[in-house]
Amino acid sequence: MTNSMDHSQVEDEMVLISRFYPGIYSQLVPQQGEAKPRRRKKKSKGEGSSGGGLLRKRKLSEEQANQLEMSFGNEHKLEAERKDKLASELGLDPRQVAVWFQNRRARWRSKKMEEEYSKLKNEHETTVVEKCRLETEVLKLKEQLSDAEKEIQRMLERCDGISSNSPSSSFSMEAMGPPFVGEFGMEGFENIFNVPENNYINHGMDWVDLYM
DNA sequence: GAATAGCCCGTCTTACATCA
DNA sequence: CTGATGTAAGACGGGCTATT
Repeated sequence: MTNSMDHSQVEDEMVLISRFYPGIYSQLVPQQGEAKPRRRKKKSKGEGSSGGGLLRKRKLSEEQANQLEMSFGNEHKLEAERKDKLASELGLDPRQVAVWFQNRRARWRSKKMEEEYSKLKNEHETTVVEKCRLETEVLKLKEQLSDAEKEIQRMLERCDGISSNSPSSSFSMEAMGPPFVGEFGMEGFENIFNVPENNYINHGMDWVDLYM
């Protein structure tokens, strides 16, 4: 990025530009403290009809940029009437205003996309963590269920042994109280064991099947 | 169907800031 | 101080669509 043009070259160019683009000449005249315009290089894939390869770019003043920003804030779309009004108010070429709005819309959309992506990414991460937590919980519950089943099996075997050896035994499931609640860390599941009394034994331990 | 205008997208170019 | 590099912003060309 070197600027090899000297003052006189720049002035020659201004004259050229003023001839071809009288409407924007004022935009190209360097103002105090502002960088001088430079020649726009030729594009590799053919020249357009409007540019002619000459520079037409100049940084907008703070005031111009602010006004355009305000206008964009009110409405992203630019009707022809508003474009001309803004252009004359700001001393810009209507084409410049149109281009500014096009670029501003493009960059706004791009920013929106970035924000949306970031939001979705966060949501995804939260969901993955929650999925992990739930899977861990499922594993834990499966383990508890397996332990409970083993315990039931042990008790059934013990029951069988007692009843066959001593039919008149005083052993009764009722004596055990509510079945296993708390013993396997199943707090919170008390209600599912809230089976009508005598249902466990009187119906041949059918209650067990209810929860298998 | 041709001409025109406006928009979007991709790209080029420039201005400016930062860093080694 | 200087050159390299990155980034934001102004500008353009071409394709597409709606309107006249």
